[in-house]
Amino acid sequence: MQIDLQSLLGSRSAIMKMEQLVSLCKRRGFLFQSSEIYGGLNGFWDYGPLGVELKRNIKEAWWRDMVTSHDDLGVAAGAPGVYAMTGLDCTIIMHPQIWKCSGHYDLFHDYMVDCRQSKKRYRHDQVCGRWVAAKGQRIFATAQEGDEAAEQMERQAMKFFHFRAKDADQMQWDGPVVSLTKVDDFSQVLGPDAKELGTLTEPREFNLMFKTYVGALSGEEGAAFLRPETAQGIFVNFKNVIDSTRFRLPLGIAQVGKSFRNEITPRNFTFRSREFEQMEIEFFCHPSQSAQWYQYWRDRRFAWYTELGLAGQRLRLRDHDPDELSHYSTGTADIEYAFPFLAEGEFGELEGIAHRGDFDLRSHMEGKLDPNTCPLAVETGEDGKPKWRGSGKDLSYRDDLTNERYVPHVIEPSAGADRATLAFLCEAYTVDQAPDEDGKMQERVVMRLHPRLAPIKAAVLPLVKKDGMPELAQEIYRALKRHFNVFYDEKGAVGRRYRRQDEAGTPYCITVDGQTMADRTVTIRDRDSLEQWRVSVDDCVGEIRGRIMG
RNA sequence: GCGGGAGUAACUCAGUGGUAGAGUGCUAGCUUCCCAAGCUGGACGUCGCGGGUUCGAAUCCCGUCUCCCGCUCCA
Repeated sequence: MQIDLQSLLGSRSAIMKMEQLVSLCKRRGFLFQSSEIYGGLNGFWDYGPLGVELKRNIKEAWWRDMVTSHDDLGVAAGAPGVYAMTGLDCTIIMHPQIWKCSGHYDLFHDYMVDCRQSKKRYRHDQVCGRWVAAKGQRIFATAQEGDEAAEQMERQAMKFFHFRAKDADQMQWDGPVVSLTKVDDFSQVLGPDAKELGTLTEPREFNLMFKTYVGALSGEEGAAFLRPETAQGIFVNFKNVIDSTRFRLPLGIAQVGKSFRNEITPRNFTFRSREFEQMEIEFFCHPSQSAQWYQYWRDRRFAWYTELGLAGQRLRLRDHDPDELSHYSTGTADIEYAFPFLAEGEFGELEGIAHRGDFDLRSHMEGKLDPNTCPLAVETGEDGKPKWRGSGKDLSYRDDLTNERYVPHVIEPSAGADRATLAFLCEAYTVDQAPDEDGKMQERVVMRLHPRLAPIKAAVLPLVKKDGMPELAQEIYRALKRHFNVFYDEKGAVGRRYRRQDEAGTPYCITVDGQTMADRTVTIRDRDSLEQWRVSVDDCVGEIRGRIMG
C-alpha cells in the first residue's frame, strides 16, 4: 500500500512539474499551442522566440556532431573502421509508390472496427469468425486472428447461447472460418469481446498518413501523402548520392526534416505531435560488418544525449528483446527518457537505432518485401504478382576496390527533434534556492540547458543605468552579437534581470559595474553556480566561446 | 474512440443570475554598485468558441474546440 501511495504522490508531483514547465514554456516563449487564438489544433505546436533557438541549436548540434565535423580520415572511437558522412534534403511529398514499397501504406491504412460494448478496437482484417446456429438463432461468432482463434470463437458462442461444455454439440457450425471482411451486415456479428450482437461499428479507415492531392485539378489519381518519415527519401536517393559523389561505403546519409503522422492520441505536450521533425541517418555498409556498425551507432547516439546533459537515471538505452525484432534485423535499441508526464518507471522514446538489413533498398528495387519471410521475399498479391512493385532500378553497390557488388545493409539511427527538445527542456527545468538581497534564500526557477543548446548564450547588463555603464555594455553587446545570440537588458534591478535570464536558460551574464569603468574588466556570472569572476572586456568573446564549446 | 476534470489578464487562480477581481509578471519614472528590493504611476479581459433561456449570463441549458487525467491505440 505504501508503495502505491508513494508512486501516486510521485506521479502527482511529476504532473505538477510538467504543468509548471508547460506554463513556463508559454510564458517565456519556448512553445505555444498551434493556432491558439482560434482555439488550438490538437497535436500541433509552435516554437516561440526562445523555442526556435533551442530547437535550432539541437538540430545544428546534431548535424555538426554527426555530419560536418565527422573525421572521415581517422577511425572514430569505437567504430569498426573509417566511414564517411554526408547529408540530403528531400521533399515532403514523394511518389506514392514509395510508401507502398516501404510498408507504410499497408500499415497506415488499416480499417478498424470498434466495439461499442467492450470499448476495444480491432483491425478489421484481423478479426475472423464463423457462422454458428443454435436455439433458432444464427450468429457470426468472432475472435481476433491467432493460434487460439477457433477456441475463443467457440467460447464466445457458448457464452452467448448460455451453453455448458456438454452442450457444445447443440451448436451447428456452418462453413469455414472466414475474415470479418467477408461479412457485410454486422447486426448478427458477435464481437470478440462482446456479450451481445451488433456492437461492432462499421469498419473505418485509419489513415495514419496525411493524404493530399498533387495538381490543381486532380482527383484520386493525383493522391499522394505527406511523408511519415524522412528515411525513405534517403533510400530512394541512395543511388543518386553514390553516383554524384566519390563516397565509398561505409557511408552515412543524414537528413533533418518535418514528417507527418495522424497519431491516434496526440498527447503529452509535444511528445506525440502530428507534425514533427526528425533527425535521421541511414548508414550504408557491407552486410558482413553491419552488426559491428549497429553496435557503434547505438553507443554513439546514446553518448550524444549524455554529453548534452541528459545524463543520469532518466535516460536509458533499451535493447529490444529478440522477439520484438523483425527476423531480418540483428538489433534495435531505443534511447528513452523518463518524461515527467509518464508514470513512475516508464520511459518515452527519443530515438530508435535499428539494424534494417537490406529490407529497404531491396523493397525499392524488387517490390515490397514481406518482413515475415526468411530469406526475405517479395510480398505477393492474390494473383501471385508482387503486391507493390518496386522501382526496378538496381540499388546495389559495387566496391571499386574489390569489385564486389552487394546490396548494402542499413543501420538507422532515427531521432525525434521535438522529442529531444522536450527532453532537454524537462531535464533543464530546475527549482532551486538562491539568496535575495538580504541574503534570505528564495525559490529560483532555472533552465539548466547545456550552453551549446541554450537559446541565448549571454546577457549583457549594466549594473545601473548611469555613469556610462549602458554605453560600455552596449559596446560589449555589439561585439558579442557578431558571434552569438546575446541579449542586452538595462531595465530595472540587476537581480531581476539575472532571474529572467535564469528562466530563459542563459548560461552567462556579463555585468558592467563601477570597476569596469576603471580597469575595463566585467563580471561573468554562471547561471548554475551563481559564481562570478572578472574578465577583461576584450576577452569576453573568447571567454564565452570557450565555455560554450566546452 | 470511451469515461472523468478543466478553460476568466502574459502566468497562477478567485468570482453560484445584477458594474469582471487578486497575486505574480509586464511597463514608465525615481532610487539602487550584484541576485525576483523600495516608492510613485501605467497598460492589459470578445470570461475558449457558437447558439439558447432571461429584463439581465463568466455564472443556467445545448452544441463545439482545446488542455489535463484514466482507458484504448502506439505502425
